[in-house]
Amino acid sequence: MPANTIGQVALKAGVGVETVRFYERKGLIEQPPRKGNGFREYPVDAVRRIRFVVHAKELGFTLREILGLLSLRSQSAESCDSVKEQAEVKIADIEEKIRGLRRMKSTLRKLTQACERREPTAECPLLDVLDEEDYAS
Amino acid sequence: MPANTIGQVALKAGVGVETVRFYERKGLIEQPPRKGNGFREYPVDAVRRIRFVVHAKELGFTLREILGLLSLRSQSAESCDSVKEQAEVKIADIEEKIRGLRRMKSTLRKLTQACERREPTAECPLLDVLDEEDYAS
DNA sequence: GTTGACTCCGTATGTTAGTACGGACTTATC
DNA sequence: GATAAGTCCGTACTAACATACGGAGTCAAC
Repeated sequence: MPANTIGQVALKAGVGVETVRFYERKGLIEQPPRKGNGFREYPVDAVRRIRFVVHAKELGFTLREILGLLSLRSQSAESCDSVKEQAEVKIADIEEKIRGLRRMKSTLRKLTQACERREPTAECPLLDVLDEEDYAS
Repeated sequence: MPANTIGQVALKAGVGVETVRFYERKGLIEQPPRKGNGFREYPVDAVRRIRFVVHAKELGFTLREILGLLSLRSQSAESCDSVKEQAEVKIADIEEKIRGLRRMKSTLRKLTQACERREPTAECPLLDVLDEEDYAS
C-alpha cells in the first residue's frame, strides 16, 4: 500500500507536483483528504484521474472542456450522448485541420518540384508558387 | 486604388488593427512605408500576407514557425537548394502533425463507437476508452 | 472649426497551461 | 541531531498570442 503523497502521485502520473496542485485548483481532480501533518493523502485512483486529464489534453481538449467531460462522467446514461457529441465536434475539428495541412503540404510539394525543374540560371520559383496558392478557404 | 491604411488592411484580412501591428513587431509582415503624416501605407499584397499567417496559424503552426515558412519565401535566387531543403523539413513537420491528428481522431472515433454500443443502463464508456488507449508511440 | 473616426506609440492586461520561488514546516536518512 | 528531501502555501513568472488603454496627433464631414 503506497503512501500516495503528492510527489508519488505526480511521478506515477508523469506530471510535476506543481501540475497536480494546479489541476486541483482548477477542479480537475478532487481535493484529497489531509493527514495529521496537513499533507495530501491521495486515494489510489488519483493517478488514473490525472492520466485521464493528460490523455484528454493530448486528444485536443482544453482543460475547460475536460472539466466539462469530467462533470458528465459521473452522471447518467444520457450524459453519454453529450460526451459523444463533444467528441464528434472534436473529430470534425481534427478533420478540418488535416485538410488544411494537406493543402499546405501540397503547396510545399509544388515548391520543391519547381525547385527540381528549374534551369541552373533561373530564379528560385518559390515566390511564384506561394503566390499561386489561395489560402482563403 | 484603395488607401490601404492599417484599419482597411486589418478589416480585409479579418484581424484587428492591433494584431497587424503585433505581426509587424514580430517580423511576420514587413514594415510598410509611411505617408507624410506617419501613417502606415500598405502595398496591395499585405492582406494576402496576413491571411497566410492566419491560415498557417489555424493549421497549428506557431508564429515562430510561420516566420520560418515566410523566410522560405524571401530567400534569394542563389539559395534555391537551401530553400528546397527547408521546404522538405516543413513537409515532414506537416506529415508528423497529420499523423498525430489521425491518432487523435482514431481514439475519438473509438469513443463514439463505444457510446453507440453501450447498453442503455451502462455507464458512459469514456473513461474506459481513455484508460485502454496506449499513447506512447 | 468642431465633432468623431482613425492613427500613432508604448505599455499593461488577459488567457492557457503550467513552472518556479521563498519561507516555513515535516519527515526520512546518516 | 544535523542534513537532505519532501510538503505546505500564496504569489510571481513564463511563453505564445494577442487585446486593451491612454494620451496625442490627423483626417473627413457637416
